[in-house]
Amino acid sequence: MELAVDFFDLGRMADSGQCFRWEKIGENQYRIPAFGRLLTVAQPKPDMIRADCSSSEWEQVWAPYFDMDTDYNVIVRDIDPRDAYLQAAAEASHGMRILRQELWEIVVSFIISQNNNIPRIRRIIQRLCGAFGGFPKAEGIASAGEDTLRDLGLGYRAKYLWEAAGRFLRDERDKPCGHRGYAQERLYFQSYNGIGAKVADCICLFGLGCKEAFPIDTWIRRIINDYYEGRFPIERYSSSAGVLQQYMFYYERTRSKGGGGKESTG
DNA sequence: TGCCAGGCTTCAC
DNA sequence: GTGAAGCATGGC
Repeated sequence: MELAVDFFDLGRMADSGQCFRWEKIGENQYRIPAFGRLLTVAQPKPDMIRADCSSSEWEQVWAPYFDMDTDYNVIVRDIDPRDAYLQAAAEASHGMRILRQELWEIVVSFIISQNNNIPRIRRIIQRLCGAFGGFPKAEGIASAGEDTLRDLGLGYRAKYLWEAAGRFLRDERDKPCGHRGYAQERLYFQSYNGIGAKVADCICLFGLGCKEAFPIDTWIRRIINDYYEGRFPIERYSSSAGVLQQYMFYYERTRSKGGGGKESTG
């Protein structure tokens, strides 16, 4: 099917560091696994995409995945006009949406992400998927054991992920996530061994759709020090701070690479 | 070849 | 509460 889109840029979302399993299969063309499905999607023009799914599947699965209900133009319009850095970051990130991915996949991905780089995060997740025949469920990781994970190259994170799987299984059966509000969800995930403030914020932002979550990693910390005198005005952007954080992260990374993004090939 | 990576835990103070 | 060391591994 063909679809008219606004504020939608596949290439930028692929390189945004929020998803690690998109596979680039051509110019502006990707295979996207999510929720046990696989979408092949191309964007031949900025305002049009072509996807190999029915319109009802798009409405039920992929429109929510791409967060199509959120008007990102409004978020960008509300940026402080005097904040030149943020304006530039938003312009460079035009079309990037916060994907609403499966919670468990985000928990796994961002436990792996700690003190790690994006290409290696991708490779580790790829190996996990290979070993488990698709993205591993919590049950699979829990029963596989810590040593299996270490053999797949997780290093010291193997223990964290294995423990998280068991904990997540029990807790989701008992009191599932997504109903407690940002502050409580963040505290909950921080209580996992191996999940701190930053990863908990990524889980809230990318896995639970809490756009007020504002993950501070090494890049964001550097940006805040260099451009905001050590303090970003997060309160000004309460409900969309996470989106802007993503724009700063993307902008700074692409700038430091000299504009040549070459990480998009899965 | 070191430095660094979408950090966290632990321990000292 | 803040700060520094140690952690596994490999990308660049």
